[in-house]
Amino acid sequence: MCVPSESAAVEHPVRATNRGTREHNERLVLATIYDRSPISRAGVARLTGLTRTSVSDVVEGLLASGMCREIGHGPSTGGKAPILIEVPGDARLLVGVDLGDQAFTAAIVNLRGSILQRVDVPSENTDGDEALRLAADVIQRAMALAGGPVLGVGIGVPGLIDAGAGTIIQSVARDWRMLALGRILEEHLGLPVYLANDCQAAVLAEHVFGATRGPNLIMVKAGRGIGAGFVINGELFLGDGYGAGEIGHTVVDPSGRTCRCGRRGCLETVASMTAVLGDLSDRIGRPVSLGEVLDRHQRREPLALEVVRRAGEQLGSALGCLVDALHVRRFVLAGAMAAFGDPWMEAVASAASDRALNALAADTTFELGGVEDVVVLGASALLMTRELGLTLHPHGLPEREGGGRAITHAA
Amino acid sequence: MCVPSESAAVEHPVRATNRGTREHNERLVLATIYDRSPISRAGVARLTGLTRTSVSDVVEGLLASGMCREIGHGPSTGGKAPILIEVPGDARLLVGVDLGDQAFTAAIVNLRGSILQRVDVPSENTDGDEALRLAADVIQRAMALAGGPVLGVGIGVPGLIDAGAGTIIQSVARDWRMLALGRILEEHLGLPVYLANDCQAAVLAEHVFGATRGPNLIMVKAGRGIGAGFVINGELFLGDGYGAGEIGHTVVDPSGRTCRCGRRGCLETVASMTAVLGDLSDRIGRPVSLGEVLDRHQRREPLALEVVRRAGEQLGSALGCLVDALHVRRFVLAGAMAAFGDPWMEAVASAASDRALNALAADTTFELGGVEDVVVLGASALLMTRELGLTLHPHGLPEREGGGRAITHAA
DNA sequence: ACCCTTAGTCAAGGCTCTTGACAATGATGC
DNA sequence: GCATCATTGTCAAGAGCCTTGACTAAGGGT
Repeated sequence: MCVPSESAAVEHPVRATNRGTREHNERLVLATIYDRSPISRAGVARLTGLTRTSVSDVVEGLLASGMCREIGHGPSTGGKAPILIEVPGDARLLVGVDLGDQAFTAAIVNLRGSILQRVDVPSENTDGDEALRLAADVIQRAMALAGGPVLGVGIGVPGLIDAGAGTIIQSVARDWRMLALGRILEEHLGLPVYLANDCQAAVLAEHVFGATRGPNLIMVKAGRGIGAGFVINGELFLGDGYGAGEIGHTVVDPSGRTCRCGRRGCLETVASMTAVLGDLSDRIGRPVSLGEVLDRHQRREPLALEVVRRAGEQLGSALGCLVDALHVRRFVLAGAMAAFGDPWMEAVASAASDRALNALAADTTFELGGVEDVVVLGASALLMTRELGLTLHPHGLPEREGGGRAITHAA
Repeated sequence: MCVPSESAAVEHPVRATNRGTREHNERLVLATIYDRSPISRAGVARLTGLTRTSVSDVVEGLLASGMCREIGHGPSTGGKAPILIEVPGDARLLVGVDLGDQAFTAAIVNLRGSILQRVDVPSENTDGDEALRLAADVIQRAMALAGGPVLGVGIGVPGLIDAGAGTIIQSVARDWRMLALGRILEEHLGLPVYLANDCQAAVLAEHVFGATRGPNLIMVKAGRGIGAGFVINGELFLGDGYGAGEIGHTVVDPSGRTCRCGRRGCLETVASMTAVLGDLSDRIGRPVSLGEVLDRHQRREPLALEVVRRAGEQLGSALGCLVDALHVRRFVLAGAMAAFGDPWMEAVASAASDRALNALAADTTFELGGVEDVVVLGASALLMTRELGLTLHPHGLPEREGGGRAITHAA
């Protein structure tokens, strides 16, 4: 393999060695091929600044490990035709896991972010050791469905997660505290296991598998709760105590409703799916289900539109300060609320703009992200970046050369 | 020299080479000696994980360039006594420049963040080319006062600054737009020149010269305007378009006063020194000066305390969302408002806590920073980190070993 | 005195990138 | 059709850098 397989080996993260140089360049070459495939050795050399000799040497190892594959010749541009190389999507399989509040999901995901298999179980009334067993069971059932080499496991969990050590510091819904889930599963499975907070994982889904390039990205995941994840300078940002992104309990209205956290007027009380359900129930005078709200909104019923719009505006107002403070161009809005689509997103964007400096607001884009699988995909992305260093649009790589080239002969 | 002297040479920032390995380790050794001096070669080897051989080799170059100095022997711990090494504070001199709204300041600063010389000129009614000449003049007058080798120039400017290219994208007070100040001064002075936004520079002053360790730090500079600077994962964070930290024009009260930016209720209209002066003037019924406000507050006059407290609370409320979103433990509050001391800081801290999630708020500390020289020192720190890679408490270095050792013989 | 420990240095060795040359191969021009 | 040129991929030699293992210097402990 081209990269070490220990998961969270923290030692001296500072000294540079020849071996470190090699590993860096192996990751660079692999990431370049992954991002720009099909591409020739010479093309990689041009993009990275490495010599053709060095690239050939690295590629030899990648071919041997199956991480790369020669797929035929490209058209000549006046000389010998290049041998095109790619990273096969199924060179390794990823296990992405979402230990969500309502369900545990484990999925087999390929290197391009496609879900190949999935296993779901409801988790709402499970906690403690029983929940731990259930999680392990879901993961193993998914792995049994993988038809190829599994690289490892990535897991997203709501709560405070020490992503470095792979430890759950606290996850309220499961009553887990200081649970070294990463270490436990690594011993159990014999594979590297990475953990992160669910929203922190989610932002990686977009950063790693997303369509556009950029070193900075903010993911806001709004469902029953609200949280965010940050990619800053191309890296997942965790904060000093792993709590970065916990925006759901910022007080936006000190005289508002009491939140499950005990305070009043948290963002979750006005902008989450729980808030939308509550608001609509109040207006109608009877409890409404998630399906009914989505349905009414889908039919553009004024009351539903109004409730959703207000929730979006509250979220947008809260995000306004982040627009100004961080000047991150790209916000992705995901989670259950994203099912409300453009009306919701536009309410968020417009309220955020109203709060932010004009020049910065004009520079900021809001996009809709996934409703369902962002955590599963993000957990896979976490595994893939940590273990292989892979990402589309690697940070620092020059922009794409002239248009892509067609493949003349498939191998 | 141990490091290249080009200022903002952006090329292929990705490929690893043997030369890059060497440069990395040179910076690592230098930073270790700077942070832990006096220290022996063997001590550096222990801290960095490098071999004694490699450290000796690197130190040889550092001694030759004058970046390090042998200062005598330390006490033996059971074997040969170590030769202690330090980075002399005046091994190189830094020129730190603050092109502020009221004054241009250029100072000669040593590697420990002490201001040795300074030149100030008022700048309030200067703009365009005249302001450019004035800036160059101030810098040259300061350099004439330096009694040693000048490493280069670091500059902090209010406005939108492309810190990579050294270009002022826009600085309203000077009517500068797309001014390549860095390039111009580099050609003029024959020295490397680094630029950053004033608040972005200020946060580096604390990060580089400050007393405590930590990869993340937020500096809030509140004076006539309000801005912030972020150090994230040990790096200055600029945002996608260099505007990170522009929190002064986030709307906190949509029905508030009209701001100089044209909107209503910006943070600056309620929490800046301008706001304090305005509030107190309104309450008293006549204009008051900065000196008078400080004086009244110093005497703990209730009206002044009340006005300052409210300003602090507004700032704190606005910072609450950052406490939650980023989970950065350390906030430093600097600028003219810091002259109000603890009453102001406590108002900020308490309001921020009221807005933030309890667990995260309890984890966050607010400190008072400098009133006057943060930009000058930060600009020096920018130069020093970019050019030499120096910082106290280098990111990733293990905690300090047992207590420091006394020097037995000075060289 | 003798032994042990630590600091600093040296020579040999291994790993990695680079240089320069070369063969293979296809486009282009005559 | 043939010569020329450009590009790709590879090879051997070389240089840079870190590491290994050994050695000298120098100080403490018994």
